[in-house]
Amino acid sequence: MPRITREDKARNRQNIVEAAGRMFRSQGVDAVGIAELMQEAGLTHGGFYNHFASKGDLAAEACGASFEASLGTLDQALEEGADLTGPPLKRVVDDYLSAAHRDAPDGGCPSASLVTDAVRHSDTVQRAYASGVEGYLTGFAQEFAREHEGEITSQEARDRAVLLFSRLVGAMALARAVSHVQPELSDEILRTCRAHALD
Amino acid sequence: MPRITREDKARNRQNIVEAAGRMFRSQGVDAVGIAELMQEAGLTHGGFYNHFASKGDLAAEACGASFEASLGTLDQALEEGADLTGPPLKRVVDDYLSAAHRDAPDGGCPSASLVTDAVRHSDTVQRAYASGVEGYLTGFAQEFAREHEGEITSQEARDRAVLLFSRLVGAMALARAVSHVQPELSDEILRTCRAHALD
DNA sequence: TGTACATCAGTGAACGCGCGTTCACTGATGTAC
DNA sequence: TGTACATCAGTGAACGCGCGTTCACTGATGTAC
Repeated sequence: MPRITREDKARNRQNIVEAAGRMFRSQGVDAVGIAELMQEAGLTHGGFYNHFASKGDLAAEACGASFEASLGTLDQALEEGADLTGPPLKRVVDDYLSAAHRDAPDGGCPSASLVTDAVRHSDTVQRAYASGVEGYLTGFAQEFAREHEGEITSQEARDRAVLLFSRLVGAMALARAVSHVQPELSDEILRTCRAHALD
Repeated sequence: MPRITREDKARNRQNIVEAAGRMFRSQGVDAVGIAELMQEAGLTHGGFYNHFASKGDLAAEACGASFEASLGTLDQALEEGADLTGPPLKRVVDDYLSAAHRDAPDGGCPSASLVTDAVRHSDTVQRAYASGVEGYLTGFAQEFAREHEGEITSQEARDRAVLLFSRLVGAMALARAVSHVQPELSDEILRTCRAHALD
């Protein structure tokens, strides 16, 4: 059946990155095997090294791609803010701290799902992670500045972004950690932070 | 040289649990091998199964023991509150969000270091983790109630505990994740949350 | 446009390594008399 | 209290498995004329 079109190869590569992005977020990088990953991408494991030099290289690229997608969704949600009722930040927080987001870490915010993974991998992975976190903080800070224009300094907006994001990531990570054995506690964490995250 | 005194066996077992508690917190459960672990405890790998049925069993016990130690330290810090200047919660938060705590995850709060690990292991591990988290929340809620006696309901105290703890865990996990590649960002997260965590 | 050849993406068997776990062995401890 | 024997914690070699990675092979694509 091989060899394949150039476009097919590009599509395959993208499928691998996307499968990795989902699987790494839901299971952690180390828990996902190359064979399993390639199967998810519709290929067999042998071809992996036609696309990436190592699993570590893929981890870095998948981390970056996951953040890019997540940040895109965030910006979109913040921009369509004016159209709907309620301040955009409130809606973003409600989405972030939803049971749906907790129960679907693949496709969700990589900051929360990879928060302890990043440090255990290469510098490239760590840089991708850190730059994604910075992206979230910048996005939130801009939105704080917009919603409180004239009322707060840009430093205050930045501080609020750091405070909010720390809470979002902590609440989501904790809610996930206890969700199977203490579902009520998991719900309580999300509910409480949803109600007061922007106080 | 074997066989060994009963007290020696008990001491060895405790050494294994303590070594595991430290190593699991700083490297993650899966990244620590039995051989490495037993060496840290001053033994060789073969004897491991004289103490534990499996690595998973040790993980659960080590998780529980780490939380017990951490919660002991927390209670102690809260109780000696009256003696020193400033409210105890403020000092606990400052300690929690210190660079020292960030740079020494072994010996630190397991909620932060194991937050994404717990879910990837057995129910026993998850229960130990969840019960540790509940311990932190209860401790913080009691202290909020004490410091604001008559001013807030016990529900409000509980809510504040959840909000505070989510922020502490999120800030510490994020600060650790970015500390090697973005040390200034890591410091900023800790500094900002230290200044405003109790607002 | 058509033809001949080189390229190279995908396949699946195989390699090598590390890890959790098992096992035969040792010899000091614990116990029974 | 002393003696003889059973127990069993620790040792380190070995097992088995899974994983990341390599490799020979295939055959359709890409290219050169």
